[in-house]
Amino acid sequence: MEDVKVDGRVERGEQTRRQILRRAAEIASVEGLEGLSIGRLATELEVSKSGVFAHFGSKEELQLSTVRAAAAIFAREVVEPVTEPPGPARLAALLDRWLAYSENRTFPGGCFFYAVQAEFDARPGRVRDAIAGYGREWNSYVRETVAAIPEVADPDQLAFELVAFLEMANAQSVLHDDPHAYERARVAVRNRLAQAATARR
Amino acid sequence: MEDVKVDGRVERGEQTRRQILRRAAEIASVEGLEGLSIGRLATELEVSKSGVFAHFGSKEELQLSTVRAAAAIFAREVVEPVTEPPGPARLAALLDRWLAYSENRTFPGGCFFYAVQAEFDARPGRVRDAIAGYGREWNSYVRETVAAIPEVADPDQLAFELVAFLEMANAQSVLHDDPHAYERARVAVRNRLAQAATARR
DNA sequence: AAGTTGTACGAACGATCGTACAATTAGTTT
DNA sequence: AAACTAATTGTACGATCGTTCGTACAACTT
Repeated sequence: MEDVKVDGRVERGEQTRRQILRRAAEIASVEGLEGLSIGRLATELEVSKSGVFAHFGSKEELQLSTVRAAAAIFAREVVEPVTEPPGPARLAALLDRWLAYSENRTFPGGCFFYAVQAEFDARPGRVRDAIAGYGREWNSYVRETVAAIPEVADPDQLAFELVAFLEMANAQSVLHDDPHAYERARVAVRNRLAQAATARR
Repeated sequence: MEDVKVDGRVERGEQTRRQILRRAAEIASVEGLEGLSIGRLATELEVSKSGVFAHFGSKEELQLSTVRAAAAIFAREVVEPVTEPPGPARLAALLDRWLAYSENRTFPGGCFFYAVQAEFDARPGRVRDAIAGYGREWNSYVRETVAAIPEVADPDQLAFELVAFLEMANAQSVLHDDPHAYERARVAVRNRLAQAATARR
């Protein structure tokens, strides 16, 4: 009905591009966006190095595209599944989805953004800006979800603490193979939300 | 009194080595332990590449030595200054020292271990093992400091949450140049410790 | 049918990486 | 002064990095 034009060549190109970016995001979550090399990517995907390169024109553009692709996966895996109406249940579901996203190793190296954030946080450039942008987006999404709960006095503060628990769980789990890390984060979240519910201060 | 033997050559060598490792830790906190290259290190320190290399024999050994050197700086800057006797005051001082260590940019890229932990957490090898070892050491040090406070029911859980606040502050500050991050962590710590003091559950 | 477009390829580029080894310099010991 | 030792240097290596270029071929347009 809506297939206005389907150029087989472009179609095929976009598919390879998707495959490249999928794999690039996986590699980057383990080796980082610098450790991600075009040659290795080509070898693993069994395509030519120049074939990979041609899709992006520069390594920086490959890195930026990889970040965007990872953000799309994150949105699909964490944000979109949460359908609860605004309120405590929605917040709990969002945090749960995040922990599941990390625990299930949607990316083999744990949370993609935790990895690349620590890698680029002190290096100026477009890649850092893109990562920081998505970070801000995520932070404010959590904050607004928190703010929809009337009992909460300081949404910024609570969002800060909740996200801290999530990232700590990811870090502990990946570095120390600690299976208890996620449970610890869930306890921390539950406890903190209970505290927030009994409106104080 | 105790200068049994002072070989001027060895003395000089150790000094160069210290200079190399100091700079290496600075670079690694920004660019990572992989981004740290022997050639660049040599150029910045105005010594020969082979001169740097000779001190370590391999890049992996340079990375390991850098991690050890950073751990020594961390100990001197965070752990040793805390002289309070076991109890709430000691814990508060320790957390304060950590936040100051990060905020003052003892390493230009923020907390050294935050940076390299995220870089190596998913990559097996001796470097990861060393980083994980220091991470465990720090965690259990915090846990024991927490455990010295009788009101605390679950020291592991509390230590998890407190360290999460610290790392979150570091991450937010470095990536987003957010000056409020540390204050937010201090509020979180204060609030959480107050909650723990009123022995519950 | 011929002509145009887009993807993918192979080969080669200069630069930089980590590493090896022999030569050199400076300080210690005899 | 000679012999020795440890830190440092210069030169060179193979590998890999990102990048450029010309080409091959399939798919679309006319």
